[in-house]
Amino acid sequence: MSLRDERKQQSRQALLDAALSLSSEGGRSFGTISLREVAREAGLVPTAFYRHFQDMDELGADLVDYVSGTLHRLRMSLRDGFALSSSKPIKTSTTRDSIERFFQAIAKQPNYWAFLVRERWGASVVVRRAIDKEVRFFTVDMAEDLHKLPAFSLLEREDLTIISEVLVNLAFTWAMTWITLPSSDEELSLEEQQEQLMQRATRQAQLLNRGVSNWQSNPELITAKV
Amino acid sequence: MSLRDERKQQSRQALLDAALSLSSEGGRSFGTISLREVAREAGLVPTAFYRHFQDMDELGADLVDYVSGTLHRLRMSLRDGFALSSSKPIKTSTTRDSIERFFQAIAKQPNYWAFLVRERWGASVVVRRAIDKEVRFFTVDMAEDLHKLPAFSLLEREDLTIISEVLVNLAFTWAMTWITLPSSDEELSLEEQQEQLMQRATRQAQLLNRGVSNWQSNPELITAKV
DNA sequence: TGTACATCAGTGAACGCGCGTTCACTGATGTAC
DNA sequence: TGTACATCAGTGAACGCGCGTTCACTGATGTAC
Repeated sequence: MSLRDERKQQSRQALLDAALSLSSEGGRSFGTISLREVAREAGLVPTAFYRHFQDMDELGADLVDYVSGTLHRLRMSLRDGFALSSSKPIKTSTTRDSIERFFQAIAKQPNYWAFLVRERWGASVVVRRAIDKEVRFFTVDMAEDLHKLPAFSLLEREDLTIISEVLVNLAFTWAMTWITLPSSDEELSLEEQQEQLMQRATRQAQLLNRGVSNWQSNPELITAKV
Repeated sequence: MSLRDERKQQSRQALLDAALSLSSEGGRSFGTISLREVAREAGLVPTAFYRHFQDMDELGADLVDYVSGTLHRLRMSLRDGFALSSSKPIKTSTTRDSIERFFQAIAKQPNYWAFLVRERWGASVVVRRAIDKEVRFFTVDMAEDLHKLPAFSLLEREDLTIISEVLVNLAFTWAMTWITLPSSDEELSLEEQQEQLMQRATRQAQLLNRGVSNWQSNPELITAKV
């Protein structure tokens, strides 16, 4: 890659980073930030923006691509962690462990998650479509991960997708709740509120887990209900 | 109420309605609509806006109040429907029934739901706070509704809140998924996609249900995991 | 009931501002010979 | 290796536009007597 190309790449990344931080900070959203703001934040003149993106929508779509990498890395990390713990002699608190690993990832890059959760139903059609696509991929990949676990291997592929969907949607809400802590009308400290959220998330995941392990034991009820 | 007050009330409502439809149509959001747009849509001059609201944030907060009524009416409708069906001699497909009732409510007033779901993590801090408050109330009320049902009456109040939280968060995602149908990259018709979504939502709810009914049967596992 | 005054929802002109986008340009980097 | 030209990321001035907000106003409705 030539010197010129390298510098262009840097500017492009600066624009993406600028858009990401602007659309997260102060609780704003991607739809409310301007092209001029992004260029300013990236240290460029507004017109230089057009050397990299046709408009804000194109930047938004590329930003989804960029940010989604984090999503997939977290999935792999959770999968590996789960495989590890389930090989332990005694079945210990794996759910709580996974939840902790999850929130650690959120705390590390809150802006990435805030962007995905906010813009999933946000103002830009292009960005929404891009996120929707990533969420679908993510859900399918997660279903495959689950399939490889002993506890889930007997379930149908379709059911695993259903379960993954629930997990992904809950995880998005957990993430955004975590990011927007501390909640104003509570007298608890930030740490206490975080711990409380983790406990609630853990119990919700366990509730699901319990549903899954009893899913096939009464198949006649399921079909009767559907 | 005097004639003058009545007319003022009408204008106020026109502004609320204008803001609601503008922030839903075309996939836009509350943060991207302008005071002048709202006034124009309501058939008023921009300056008349200030006779009713101090700024867009105040209108947004009042809009959350207004729209939340729908939320609570749906909860009561679902509660009554559930009480009715559980008194039937044979336990039939109550989950599917509730899901259908839910999506009927969404289809009736999609703008209301789109507003709540979009702005829950949207650009306006004031609106976000107001929605967060309503969601909390809603979750607690739902937990109380569940407590009165035979299947749930043995569970602790805290656990019921956890379950309600899951249901509310899933319901929000279902609602928005329904509203944004038809999904572009599917070859199915709108009706087929809607039916598919209802089936998935039903199964997700049943999965939860299954988890709940097996929640207390192994209490030692739960405490060990938490 | 009629009159004189008060209230106040809605009007219309005006302001300064940041916006997206265009255009001709500059000058460092890349390429051909 | 040195020179002459091409490329193109970034510049800076300029544009028309919709924005939020101010201000003095109008005239229908309400109130006091």
